[in-house]
Amino acid sequence: MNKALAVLKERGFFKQCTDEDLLNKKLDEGPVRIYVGVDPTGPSMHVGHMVPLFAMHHLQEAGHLPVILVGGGTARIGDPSGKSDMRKMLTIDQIKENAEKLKVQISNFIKFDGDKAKLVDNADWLAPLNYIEFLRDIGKHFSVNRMLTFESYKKRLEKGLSFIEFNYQLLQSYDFLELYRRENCILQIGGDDQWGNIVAGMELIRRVEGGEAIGLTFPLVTRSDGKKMGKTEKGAIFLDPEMTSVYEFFQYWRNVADADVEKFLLLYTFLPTEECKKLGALEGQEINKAKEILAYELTKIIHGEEEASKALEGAKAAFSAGGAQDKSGMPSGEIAVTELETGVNIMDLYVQSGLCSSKSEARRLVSQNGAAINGEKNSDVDAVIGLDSVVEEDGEKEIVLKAGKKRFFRFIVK
RNA sequence: GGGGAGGUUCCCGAGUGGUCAAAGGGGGCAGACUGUAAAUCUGUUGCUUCGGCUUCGAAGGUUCAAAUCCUUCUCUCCCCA
Repeated sequence: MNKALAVLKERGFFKQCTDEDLLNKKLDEGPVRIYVGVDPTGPSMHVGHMVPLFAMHHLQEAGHLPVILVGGGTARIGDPSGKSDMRKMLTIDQIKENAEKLKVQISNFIKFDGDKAKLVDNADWLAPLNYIEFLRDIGKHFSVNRMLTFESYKKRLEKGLSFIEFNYQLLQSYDFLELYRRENCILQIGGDDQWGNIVAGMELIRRVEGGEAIGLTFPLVTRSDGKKMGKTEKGAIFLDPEMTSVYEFFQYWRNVADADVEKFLLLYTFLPTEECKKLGALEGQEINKAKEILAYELTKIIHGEEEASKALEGAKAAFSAGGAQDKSGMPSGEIAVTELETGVNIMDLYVQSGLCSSKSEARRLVSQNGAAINGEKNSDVDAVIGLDSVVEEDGEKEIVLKAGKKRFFRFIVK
């Protein structure tokens, strides 16, 4: 088996392929241009979008040539695959802005120096399309009967599917065709929800150009507890540090279920396969090491080594009982000395820190014994926090709030 | 265009004049147990200056009193054209 393909399989990136033998052959023959699409429907990718990019990373390592398509055109429509509701329509400006941000994030996975990889925007060819011509040249190759048999459309038929979304498949197929023509892309990869779209693209290439293209999909990543990947109560975990703080990002991975550790190490880090397996096999208390490594490695990829170390140290400082560690990675904010001189009610302090979003919530937290100031539980809702609660460490005056077991906030006294 | 069914708190979903800040479940949060795990058990789950205040698609109206009744609007789904 081709080495690159073997790596993908080993690491859990293989779900199905339209023609595995052909893929093997092509990958062996030399660098293959590979297409993967990312839609700029949000200002940041979230962790659910990472799989195809990690796969692409491994393929690039093996010498192949990624073509990353930012769907500036298709984002204007919305892909119904796997969605139960119609997507919000975005303005063109929003899409452009999103696309710019995505490009930065993509470069964490893919090296763009030289001509090792390409970034293209399908708005370049989709926007100027002429409707009549498109229908004549492309639309004629699609059978509505056939499209309706696709699982993704079938599901939506029960809920309602707008015509605009129904066309998504044609556009994505056309993208594949364009990239086949322009860049000689013969392989498209994507999540398994893209299977139908990918296959449709291949067929279009065959019909229009007589060309032979291949599709490869990855399993949709699930968590062992059945929850959605990368979703928390507060929403998705984003790659943009403005939207999900590095510390929070780190903690998400630090807290994955035991059963997911190995899978995630393989999918979401660049560590060698054997090492991932070794770490994933750890048991009991020991597996926490593996989780720490997972969190650190992935944070490093997305946010850089420095930020990853900070998050790691911040977490250690928060969770390990003793010793003065570097707390700079912990979420923090400032508080004025004057405020403390007067004294601040404990609930107000929690609201101010952002650990609680309302006073009622803070009241609940405190009265349920979930609040701790500098490590000491405090369940008195009338408690007033003043200067006597300030502790000094490493020359910095601070108050560390804790909410529940895992959430911390550090007030730096100014 | 015609007809029908609907829109309830984070989600699902009960509620058809006062006892409704609204059953039940899910999810969340907190506590116990632990390994910053899972499972389990317990409590809690609109906001609040703790006087009250705002919520049941939107706006009006009836009533001492409305999520519940009336009017208009709006959105969603289904059937027919």
